Amino acid sequence: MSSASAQGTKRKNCGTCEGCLSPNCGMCSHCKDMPQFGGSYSIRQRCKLRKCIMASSRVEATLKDRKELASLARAHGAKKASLWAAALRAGNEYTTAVRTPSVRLDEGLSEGWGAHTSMLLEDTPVEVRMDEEGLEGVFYLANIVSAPPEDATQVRVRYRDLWETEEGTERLVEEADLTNIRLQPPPSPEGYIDLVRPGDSLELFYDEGWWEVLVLEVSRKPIEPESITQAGADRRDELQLRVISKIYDKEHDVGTADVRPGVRVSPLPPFFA
DNA sequence: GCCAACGTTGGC
DNA sequence: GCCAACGTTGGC
Ligand SMILES: [Zn+2]
Ligand SMILES: [Zn+2]
Repeated sequence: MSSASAQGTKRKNCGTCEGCLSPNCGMCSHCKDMPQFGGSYSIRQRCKLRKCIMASSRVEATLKDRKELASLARAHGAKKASLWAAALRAGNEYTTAVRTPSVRLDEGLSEGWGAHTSMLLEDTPVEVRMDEEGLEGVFYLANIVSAPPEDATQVRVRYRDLWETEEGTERLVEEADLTNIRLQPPPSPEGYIDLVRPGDSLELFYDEGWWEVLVLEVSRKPIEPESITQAGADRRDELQLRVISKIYDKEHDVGTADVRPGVRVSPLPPFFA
């Protein structure tokens, strides 16, 4: 004689809540335990998605289960756990949306230095490559102060993020070799980040400059629904990258906002050259 | 009798 | 404190 029967409590399912109206999801631990999903039937519990919220003896836990399943579904691109479950049963695989931009991520794609000298006008946004010891390979954003004469080897630049003084009221202006100047690259192609794999090279904006880094690890985590913004509404997960500087052996954990792919530069067409 | 799944518990 | 495991039962 169990105490369960002594208490005589077995609440009835309401029949109308989200749980009651859901099918077996087939992916929760309770479903996986069921013989129809190949389980050994040792847990013997109702599907976590199907649990009736009215009959639940532990509402908190039931809600948490639902939330976890919903979040899992979203991470796979489905709007709701039940839709994901339905798709899975139908044999369709929901996967994270994959875009296929025509981008190749090659080793060492920081090109174009000194390539577009004839296009430098007053105020043109450029990047300046450092050649001093310890900063080799770092690029800082700058603007051309005045267009260089035709036979010039140097040009005067005003850095965007470097300052004359500690207070940071006046931007640093200096002469830079034209061979260390390039036009600022175009915006990163949409979706390139989904192609990034460990071993790829990227550029990291850090300490006011761009640094070449090597990708060590790529991890994905689902975005909680409350933090999905309108702008990024099609994105259900976000990437976290572990990268290492090619110059220093320093590792960084970064989001995707601070990185960009390297740039391959084509020669100028004859008209500009 | 059969099946779904409830409440309890022991082991972690 | 949680949860896998299980004996057991309500509904059919
Ligand atoms: Zn389930
Ligand atoms: Zn219900």
